[in-house]
Amino acid sequence: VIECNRVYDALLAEHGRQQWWPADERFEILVGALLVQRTAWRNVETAIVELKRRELLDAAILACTPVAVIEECVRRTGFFRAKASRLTKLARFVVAMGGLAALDAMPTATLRRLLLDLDGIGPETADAILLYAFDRPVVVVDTYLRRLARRLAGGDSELADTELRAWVGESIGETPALSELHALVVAHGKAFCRKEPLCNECPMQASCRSAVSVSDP
DNA sequence: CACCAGGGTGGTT
DNA sequence: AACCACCATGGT
Repeated sequence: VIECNRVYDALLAEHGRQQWWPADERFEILVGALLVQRTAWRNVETAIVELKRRELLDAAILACTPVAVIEECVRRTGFFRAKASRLTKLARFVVAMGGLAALDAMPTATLRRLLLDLDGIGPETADAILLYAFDRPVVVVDTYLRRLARRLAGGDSELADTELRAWVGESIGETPALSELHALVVAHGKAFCRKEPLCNECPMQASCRSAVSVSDP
């Protein structure tokens, strides 16, 4: 099958550098990762702005902020009751662990397990946090990557997450490239491949098919 | 009006 | 393990 490195180059050529994650501070990345779940990023931005305006975007402060106040800030991100509650738990976790600097010293696997134990943080959010807030070389597997890989494979069979991680990790191992790749995959998915089952308007389609047919006659 | 957005959780088969 | 309803608001 086609190498992920090729796909990365094609995506970069098509969409340009994305330079994720958009944030001023590291804790803002954790908050944004929670809030963006099943939500358009522009709605998250307004919530972040509101949290900043009220000077709440800090783990120690957010941990002591009444949940009702947090709900007001994040209402426009949807699922606001669950997300506000989860932000409180997240902030208290960071404080209890001794801050982000203390978490930096932990191995990736250990930190990932701790993140997954938190309410509202599943595999994708945990990996995005590891990649963008902790600079760990992690492959973020999302629905866009699954669709892209499935189409590149030319089939309808779904690849397992472990297969996807291997496919990406074998050709892309550095944090900066993995960061850019995830952002590019999302940008590409939003631009062309939103609907199943085709992406007829996708500029990559021709190169994808030729690359697949060449390596897999 | 229907459908989707940078998912995760809990319950049911 | 696979599947499902649910969470809730804002934009197209």
